[in-house]
Amino acid sequence: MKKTDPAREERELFAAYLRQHRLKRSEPREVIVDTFLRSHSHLSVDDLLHLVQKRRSDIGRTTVYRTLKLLQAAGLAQELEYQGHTTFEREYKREHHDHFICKSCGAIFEFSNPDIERLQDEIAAGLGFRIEGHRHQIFGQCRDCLAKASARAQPPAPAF
Amino acid sequence: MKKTDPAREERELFAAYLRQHRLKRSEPREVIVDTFLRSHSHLSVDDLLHLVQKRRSDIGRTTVYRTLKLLQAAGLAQELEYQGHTTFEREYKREHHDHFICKSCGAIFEFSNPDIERLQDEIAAGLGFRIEGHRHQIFGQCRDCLAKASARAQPPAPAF
DNA sequence: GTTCCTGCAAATCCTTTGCAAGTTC
DNA sequence: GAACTTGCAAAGGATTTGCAGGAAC
Repeated sequence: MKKTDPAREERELFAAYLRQHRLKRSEPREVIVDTFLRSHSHLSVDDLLHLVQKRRSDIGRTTVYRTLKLLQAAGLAQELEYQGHTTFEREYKREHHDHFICKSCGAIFEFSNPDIERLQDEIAAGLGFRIEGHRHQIFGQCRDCLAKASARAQPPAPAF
Repeated sequence: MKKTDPAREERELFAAYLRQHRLKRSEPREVIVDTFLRSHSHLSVDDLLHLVQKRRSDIGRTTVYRTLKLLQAAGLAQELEYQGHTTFEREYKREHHDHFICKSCGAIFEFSNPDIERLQDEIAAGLGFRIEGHRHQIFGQCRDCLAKASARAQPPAPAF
């Protein structure tokens, strides 16, 4: 027996978005949205296309692009760009977070910090600016890559 | 009589970078670098190309791209990307800062906040991550665009 | 003289668009 | 049946690359 589907609310929101805008549901859209919502990582368009095509090999790249736009418009997906590489992640009702990106392996870690958020708000208020979104990325070396690098620099003594 | 050139140190660093990498100085490079360093705003490749061509109309777009890459490699320029729009700004010895970007007029404001920086460092330390850079952008409406928008919503009474 | 630079045109990459055929409402 | 969607191929825009001629070392 299946547990309650964690992405159900999002699928319903997507359906509502379509209705509000007099757009139509369709099999390709449903497959793409479902695949996207099931994934828990940061997907490139290509990643998503490949996953989608495992289920329905006749769905084209164009439709993936178009559906991602809809997901963004519906507030369910968000674009993340770094060094010319673009990925998408789920957005809805996820606790707000920012990103660490490892320059070596490309891994993305999420973090969030309410103090930073509060400071942002204060600064914006001081400038008379109204915040509608933000993007906060830190790049560098992740723990694993640091460990690998130092292992290469000082290789362990051979085991004999 | 001329004041001391504020970009002199940067031009020297660029020259040093070229020497270290056995690259050659050239007139086009010098014009591009100088133009870039004199500018105090956020330039797109096109902006920079146009400025450069006012001085030497025979300098091509390709060389601007290539020289910007060198400036970045030398730590003197930094790329800033938002919604598919790419700009470059000076980087060296500028107090570290982040960006507010107005979604309406595209204006970019800079801000910096040591508390945010410190919090970042703490978070990174907790993850075992080494920070090599970061990007922090806040988007929304700037003071002027907010004012314009509310003026449109409630036009002032005609003056008679 | 060798190595590096330059501009041009061509190539590439990612994304969007025009369109004819197929779906959904 | 009208309106929306789809995939394909073509177009677009931004950036990079191959190359032959020119400049710097």
